[in-house]
Amino acid sequence: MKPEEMDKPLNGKTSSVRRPARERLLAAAEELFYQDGVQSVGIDRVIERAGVAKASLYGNFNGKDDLVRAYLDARFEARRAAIETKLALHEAPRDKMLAVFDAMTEPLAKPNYRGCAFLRATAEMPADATGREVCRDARRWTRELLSGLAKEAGASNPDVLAKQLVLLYDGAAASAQMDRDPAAAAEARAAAVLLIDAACAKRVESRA
Amino acid sequence: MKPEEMDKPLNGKTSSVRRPARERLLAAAEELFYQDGVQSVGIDRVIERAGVAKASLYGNFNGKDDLVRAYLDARFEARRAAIETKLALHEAPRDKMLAVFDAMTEPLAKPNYRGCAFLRATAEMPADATGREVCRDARRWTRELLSGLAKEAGASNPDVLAKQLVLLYDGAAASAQMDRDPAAAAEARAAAVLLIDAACAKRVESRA
DNA sequence: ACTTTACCAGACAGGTCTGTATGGTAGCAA
DNA sequence: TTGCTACCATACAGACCTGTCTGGTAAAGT
Repeated sequence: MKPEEMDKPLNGKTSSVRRPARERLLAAAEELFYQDGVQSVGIDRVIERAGVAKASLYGNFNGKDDLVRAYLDARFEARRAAIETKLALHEAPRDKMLAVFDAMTEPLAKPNYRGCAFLRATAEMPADATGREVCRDARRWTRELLSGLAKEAGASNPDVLAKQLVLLYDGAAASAQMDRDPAAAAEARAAAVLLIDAACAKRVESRA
Repeated sequence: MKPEEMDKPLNGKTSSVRRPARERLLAAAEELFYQDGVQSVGIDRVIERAGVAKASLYGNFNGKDDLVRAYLDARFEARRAAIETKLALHEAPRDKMLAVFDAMTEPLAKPNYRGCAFLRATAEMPADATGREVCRDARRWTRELLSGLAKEAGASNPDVLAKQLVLLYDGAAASAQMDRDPAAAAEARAAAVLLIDAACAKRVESRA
C-alpha cells in the first residue's frame, strides 16, 4: 500500500545548468508511471520527483491525461528507435523479422522490467482514455512492419504470419512481467524462427 | 472519466428466493472488476450492483483486497474448469495441448472480452497486493499442465515447448484485448500446431 | 414472547487525488 | 529601474475512496 519509496529529485538547484521543467517532468513521469503504474502514481509524486512546482505541470501539460499521453508517446518513440537500430544490422527480411525479437532481449533482462508499457497502460486506463490511441498506434506499427517484412520474405500468408509473430512478442512481454523470466525473449525468437521458416517454406514448395 | 454506466441491482426483493449476500457480492465483483478494472471500481459500486449493504460486505470479506482475491480465485476456477472440459474430449497428448487453445476461442470472441483477468489485475495492482499469488498460481498451473502433456507427447524439450505455448496463449489474450481480434485464438492454435509438431518430430528423428 | 441472525440503509471520519489560486524569487532585456 | 518570463512553494476546494458505526427490519429458532 506504500510504494512511494525514495523519490528524491533528479537534480537540484546545485546543477549549474538545469534542464527545463518540461523535460524533467517527462523524465520523472516515464520512470514513475512505468515502474508503479499510471493509476497508482499521483501527480504530487511526479512533481516531487521532477523537482518542479505543481503550476509548472499544468503550465506545460493539460493535466494528468496529457502527461500520460506524453509518457506513452515517448515509450513508443524509444521502442521504434530500438527496433530500427536492430533492423539496420540486417539485410534479409527473415533476419529483420528476427531483429524485432532481438530488440526485446535486452529490456526483458533488466531487473526493473515491468512488462509492455502499452499493455499495462491499457489494462489500467478507462476505456475512453486519451492514451489508448497511442497504444493502438504502437501495436499497428509493429504489426505492419512485420507484415511488410513477411511479404518481402515470400511468406504464404504474410498477414497471418505477422499476427502470429506479434502473439509471440506480446507473450514474451507478458511472461517476463509475470514470471520474471528473461529467457522468454530467446524462446519467443526460437519459436519465431520455426513459424517464419514454415510460412516461407510452403511458398518455396508451391513454386517448385 | 465516468465508466459507471447503469449498475442496476442483479435481483431485488421481488425475487421470492434471494441468493445470500455473499454470492451476490461475488457475482457483482466478478462482473465489475473484470469489465472496468479492479482499481477503477469502488466498493460503493459493487454493493449497489449487488443490492447489498456496506456492512454485509465487511461482514463477508475482510475488505476490498479480500474481495479482489475472491474474484481472482473464481476466475481461476472457471478457467480451470473450462480447460479441463476441453481436455476431456481428447486422448492424445498432442490434441490435449491444442485443447487448451480451444478453450479460449469462445471467450475471446465475446464482445465484452477484456483480456486475461490475471494479466490485467497484475498490471493494476501494487506489487505487494494479495491477489498476485493467485495470478502466479494460475500461470504456473497452465505451464505445468502443458509441460506434462509435452512430456507425454515426447517433445525433445518439454519445458521449452510449454513455455512457448504459454507465449502464444498470453499473446492471444493480449491481441484480443488490444486489437479486438477474436481470430487471435485460431492463429495461436495454428502456430501451436507448428511448434508442437516441430518439437516432437525432432524426437522421432533422433530415434530413427 | 423473546432472542438471535442476517440483512438493508445511510451517516460519518480520515485519507487521497486532481486541479486552481496565491505569493514569492531569480534572471534577462529594454 | 522597470517589466517580463519562467519558475518554486504552498494552501485550498471539491470530489472520491475505504472502512466503521448506528439504526431499523424481517425471518427463524426457542
